[in-house]
Amino acid sequence: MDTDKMRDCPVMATIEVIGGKWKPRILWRLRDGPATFGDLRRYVGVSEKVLSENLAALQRDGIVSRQPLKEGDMVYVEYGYTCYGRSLVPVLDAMGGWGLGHDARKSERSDSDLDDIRRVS
Amino acid sequence: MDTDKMRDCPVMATIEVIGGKWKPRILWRLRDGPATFGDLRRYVGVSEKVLSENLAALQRDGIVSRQPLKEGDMVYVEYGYTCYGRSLVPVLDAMGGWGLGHDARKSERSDSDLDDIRRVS
DNA sequence: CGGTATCCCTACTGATACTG
DNA sequence: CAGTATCAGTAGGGATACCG
Repeated sequence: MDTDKMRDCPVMATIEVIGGKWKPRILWRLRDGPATFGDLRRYVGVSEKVLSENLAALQRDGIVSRQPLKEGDMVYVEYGYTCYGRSLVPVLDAMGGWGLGHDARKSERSDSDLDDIRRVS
Repeated sequence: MDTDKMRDCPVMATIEVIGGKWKPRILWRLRDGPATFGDLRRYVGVSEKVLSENLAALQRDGIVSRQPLKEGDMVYVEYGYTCYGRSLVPVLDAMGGWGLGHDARKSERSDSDLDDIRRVS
């Protein structure tokens, strides 16, 4: 799975925690406050299995906490950032900020991409 | 590939550019200055094919530039950040900084500073 | 509601070999 | 040196069904 070469890249360490296909969306949603399993499922749009796996990984890394709650006879489970997990929010903000700019740039670029198309002599 | 749900998460947009198994290491190496294909191959420790694919993706996104160079009869190709790509460096720094702290935290036995639990109704 | 268990399947990885 | 071509193996995602 991991080559030892990957070990000494701190960016990689972060990506292993917050990266992948679904964790970014989970964490992004959680920035707005705690959410139940069902909330996350609907928001993220992924199967229960995969959501469950991702949440388990985030718990293992100490990023999110899991908290069963009772309201009358209903039982919910709320997920939210741990104190430690909140240290990730500025990083997510930096990444999100760059991502927004990147998307904007991609939109502009479409009209003037003729330079590559030139034929070889 | 992409659910449309993933589209509106700016963190995801960034991860699609710099994420994956090898791009973080490539970009990390390039922070120290340009490198040839062979440099990167040795440093990253991945097959030519995969390295090639990753560099192609980074070029498509405008992050790295490719520049063939002649020195006598030898021909090198140097890769380095584009001007735009350099806008990514602060983001990488943020991620790298957090990753370092995370690794340190994992090393320590952190029984003492658990932050969640309790407060259940 | 909040999950686990199972099975399938594709997309990506990576070794090797070859070209320019 | 700097790549491309080919091909096999596999990890991970998705659908579905089922349990507390």
